[in-house]
Amino acid sequence: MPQVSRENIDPAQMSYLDGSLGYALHRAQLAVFEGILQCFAESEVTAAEFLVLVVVAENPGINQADLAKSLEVERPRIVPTLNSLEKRGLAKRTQVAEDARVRQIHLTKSGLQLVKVLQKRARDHQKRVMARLDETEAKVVLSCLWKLAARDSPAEQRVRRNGAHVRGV
Amino acid sequence: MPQVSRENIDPAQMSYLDGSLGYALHRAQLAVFEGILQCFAESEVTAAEFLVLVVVAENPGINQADLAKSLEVERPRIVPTLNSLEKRGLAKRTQVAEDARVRQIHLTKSGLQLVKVLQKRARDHQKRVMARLDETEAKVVLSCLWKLAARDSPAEQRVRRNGAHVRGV
DNA sequence: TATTGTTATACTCTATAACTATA
DNA sequence: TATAGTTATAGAGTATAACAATA
Repeated sequence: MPQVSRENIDPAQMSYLDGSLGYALHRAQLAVFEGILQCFAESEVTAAEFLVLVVVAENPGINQADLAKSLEVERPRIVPTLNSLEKRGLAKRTQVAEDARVRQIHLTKSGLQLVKVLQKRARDHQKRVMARLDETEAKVVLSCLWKLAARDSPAEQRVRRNGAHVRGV
Repeated sequence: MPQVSRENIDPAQMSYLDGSLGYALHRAQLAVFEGILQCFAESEVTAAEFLVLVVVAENPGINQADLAKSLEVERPRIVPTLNSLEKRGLAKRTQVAEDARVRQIHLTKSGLQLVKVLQKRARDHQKRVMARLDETEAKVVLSCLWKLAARDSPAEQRVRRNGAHVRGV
């Protein structure tokens, strides 16, 4: 078997970036997101919309401030997302008697139905890409990522407390 | 020791997202990028500029098409980046006699000097965040990420061929 | 005064199409 | 006809500041 030189394949030497954690994270995220969004394509659901659907499904009646906090985005960020979900009949905002400022968010029947389908597709996709990893890698990758995500984020605190990665895929 | 309930700490239940590879990648990338860019802050270098500096440093004389290809971005993407680097005297484009269409890119003295400093800062930062991982995790995280980045990218092909991750931090 | 939801705005990142000048 | 570099443009994603209503 003839040895194929790199220069015939790659347009450039990339030895620094090949060892760069930040660049590897960037590229991995691009690839994995592209795959997930392809799974969602026919439903016309964006990443932000999926995140909101998932959190509201697990926390029915959550208000927008807590929703933003849990996803660690700014409050204005979720307004257009919620508008879009509401317009499509997937979620609804309701006023609450005790405090006229807050809106409780719930998924509709079809919102609940959709989020179940999308979660299954995302889980299946995750299983597919995780199959590229060997046993050790698959076992540690999620805990790795949450440790790197640190910044004392709620999610990392949760993983440290509960070992969420053992839930696996 | 009293058991602290999650609800007192987190604004929402996040069990699905805690097990989501895509979300973990997203959050890890945000945190790691934020850290790296803080290391670069005083130099006013963006992520895109750093990538170009690094690739040109390793591939002096590369043209813009190959540079874009190696970073897997579209050709127009690097034009403003190169303009910025050139304006600051960090890189320069030169015409080549054999083909009047192509521009060869080189770093200037101060560009070379800067990229060395930034690479050291990025490597130090990487060492710091990798210190949160245990031994096994640190050993496999880069190979994990490049496998997930797959899509038959040049970088993943390189890692598969050369095992670039053993270069470690 | 502080908080919830909202609007307006701007900045970054990225892709596409089309142009120019060469080949 | 194809390629290198460029321009113009548009669309995501995100953050900030400020506002109205309410507490």
